[in-house]
This record gives sequence, C-alpha cells and structure tokens, in this order.
Amino acid sequence: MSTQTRRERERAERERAIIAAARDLALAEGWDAVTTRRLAAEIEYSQPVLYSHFKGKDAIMAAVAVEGFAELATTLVTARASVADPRQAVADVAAAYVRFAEQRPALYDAMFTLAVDLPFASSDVPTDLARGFAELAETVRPFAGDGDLEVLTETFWSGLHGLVTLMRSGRLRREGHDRRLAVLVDRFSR
Amino acid sequence: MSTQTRRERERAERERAIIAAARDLALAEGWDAVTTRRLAAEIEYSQPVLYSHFKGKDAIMAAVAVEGFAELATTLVTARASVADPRQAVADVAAAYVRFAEQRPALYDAMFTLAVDLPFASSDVPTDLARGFAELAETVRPFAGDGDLEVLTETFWSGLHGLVTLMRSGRLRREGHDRRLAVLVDRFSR
DNA sequence: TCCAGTTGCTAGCGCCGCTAGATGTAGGAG
DNA sequence: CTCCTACATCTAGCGGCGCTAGCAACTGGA
Repeated sequence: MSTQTRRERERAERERAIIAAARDLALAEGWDAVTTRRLAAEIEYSQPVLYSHFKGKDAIMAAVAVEGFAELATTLVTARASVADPRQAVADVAAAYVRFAEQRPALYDAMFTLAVDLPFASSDVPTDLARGFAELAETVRPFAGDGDLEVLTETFWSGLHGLVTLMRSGRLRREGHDRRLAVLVDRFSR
Repeated sequence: MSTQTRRERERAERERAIIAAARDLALAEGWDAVTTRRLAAEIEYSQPVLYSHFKGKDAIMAAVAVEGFAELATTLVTARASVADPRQAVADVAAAYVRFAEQRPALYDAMFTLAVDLPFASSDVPTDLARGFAELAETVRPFAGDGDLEVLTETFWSGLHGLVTLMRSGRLRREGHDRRLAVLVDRFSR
C-alpha cells in the first residue's frame, strides 16, 4: 500500500512539474517555444511520458489556463475587498484585471485566446471562472439599476477583455491606456 | 516591353490568386488548414513560388487581413449612412461590426488575433483601419460630451472586440448576445 | 525463483515552414 | 540562326513539430 501511495504522489508531483514547466516556458518565451520536446527535457523525462499525464499539448495548455483562472479570481477578490466606495471599486477591479493580463500575457492567452474549448466542458474551470465572474458582478451591481446584472457584468468584462487584447496585439497604442480604462469605468459606474 | 508587362500582369494575378486561396481556405476550414503545401496545390504552382511573392506564411495572412480591413471599413460606412437618429446609428454600427466578425471569423482572426504585428508597420493597413476607426468615431461623436473623442472611440471599439472574441471562444454563451450588445450601445450612447 | 504487469524509453511516422541547388526556358548579341 | 546569359520554376531535402508503436527494464506477488 505504501509504495503505491508513494508512486501516486510522485506521479502527481511530475504532473505538477509538467504544468509548471509549461507555464514558466510560456511566460518566458511565449507559447510557440513550448514544445513537447522541450517540456520533456525540462522535466527530465522522455516525450511519451507527457502523454501518460495529458491527452496532448492542448490539454497541458488547458491545465495552465485552469491555474490562471484561479489566480485571476483571487486577484479580483483582493482588489475589491480593499475599497469601500462603489465607484472606486469598479476602477480598482478594472485596473487589477488589466494588470493581471499585462503581467502574465502568456497565461492570459492560454485562458482566453488559445485552447479554445478544452477547459469549459469539464473540470474545475467553471468554479474558478465563476468566482472571478461573481466578483466582477458584485463590483458593478451598484450600477445595474433595474437591468440584468449578469448581462451587465458580461458586457463590462468584454470591455476589459477588448482593451487588453487590442492593446496587446498593437491595435491600440499603450499611451492612451489609462484614459481608455477611465472611460470604460466611467461608462459602467453611473 | 509588351511581354514584360504581360509577365508583370500575370505575376500580379498569381499574387491575387494566392491571397484568394488563403482566404477561401481559411474561411472554409480555418487557418490551421492553410499550409504552404495546400496553397501551392491550390494555385497549381510549387511551394517555393509562394516565397517569391511573400516573405512567408505570416505575410500571406497579413495580406488577407489587409483585405479584411478594407471590407470592415466599407461595412461600417454603409451601416452608418442609412440611419439618421444618432442613438440608432450607434446600435446599427455596433450590430454591423459584430455581424462582420461573426460571418467571417477567419478573416477577423487574421485582422486582430493572428499576424500580430505585421501589417501595422507599413503598407495600406493604416488607411483602411483609419477609415473604419473614423466611422466608429463619427458614430459615437454625439455622445462624447467634452471628453476626448479618440479615447471614447477606442474604448467603444474595445467593447465590441471583447464581445466578439469572448463569444467566439465560448467564454460567453451566444444566447445573451443581443442583450449584451444592447447594454454596450446603451452605455456608449448617453 | 520465476512470472506478469507496469513504466519509461528508443525510434519513427506524417506533417509543418522554409530553402539550396538543379533544370528548363526565353530574350538579346554575334 | 546560334549561342549565351539571366531568370523563372521545380525537385529534393533540412530541421522541427505533435504524437505513437513497440520494445526493454524494473517491480511486486505466487
């Protein structure tokens, strides 16, 4: 029994090592640099070992994305918790969201741009995604009026996501960023 | 002289054929299906011919994106021209933008998600992109108040882009789409 | 002590973007 | 009309990709 549990533990550790290596490599050099060969070398095992843990490269990226959703949720919770004024809360949460995306671009890509449909059908993404979404919802609730809170939240979220992605792809210049964010916050907190 | 002009004409036609083949294939089967081998087969030339027209696959995608920017601009111009009421104009232009992205997902990807920095440094993208941007600006101008019109336009654009991309990647369910769009329009036309 | 089952490896398949070097062709000079 | 040069195009191949079949080695139980 004990050797078996040790094996299971070691196996779980190796799985975590794979995810960590993928994440680190993606953050350092972008997802193009994350190949199954490099990952295998990083964890000091051969390539096929990866496939005993994950169905394929997409599944590895999805696992990284899952971590990202948990972190994003925590980030938003923290940002909102430290403010009392509702308008300021919207501004702070929005800023925290954008900062999260800017500081971990590869992570944000895995969550929202790549790995299109993998994590949403199953596992614990819905939980962490819902945590983040709920936090956004609570932030804009004071300004929902008699409209649908969920719809408002989704639209606000889209605005943040659009700002992040358009700037990151160079379609928006970085300079006006703060002013754009201020406009978005203003339009969603009145 | 005349044979030379004929050659130049034929060469230009072949270049157009490459772009058209890439676009058609991407729209039909997605950009993953667009490989240099398939493109070469499509235009009935060998692979290296592609590289006498374009620096690489990215440049071909960029050329497709350039076409897309021109079409998007035309779409927006048409949408705004047919409405008198300013509020309704915002709604119609927004709807036209989203419809454009939904009906040509692969084209929209080439313009905004893939080929990250290629077309923006040169060529005629700025022109067509500016045409589209100007149209958005004129649409929201009545609601700019004494704020910066450019910043407002960029933020509105980000909202549209966010709605499009989050829905296309499955992060937003399709059902609430119309209501989200209505919220965005409402928040930017008051 | 031997056997069975698991674990990880080597090797390789079919694809990718891209390029070097060979080959054929067409236009101008003698 | 012939030859020669220059250009257009092709064949073949490089290194790398995601992924997998099939073999070797180790481990735990009979």
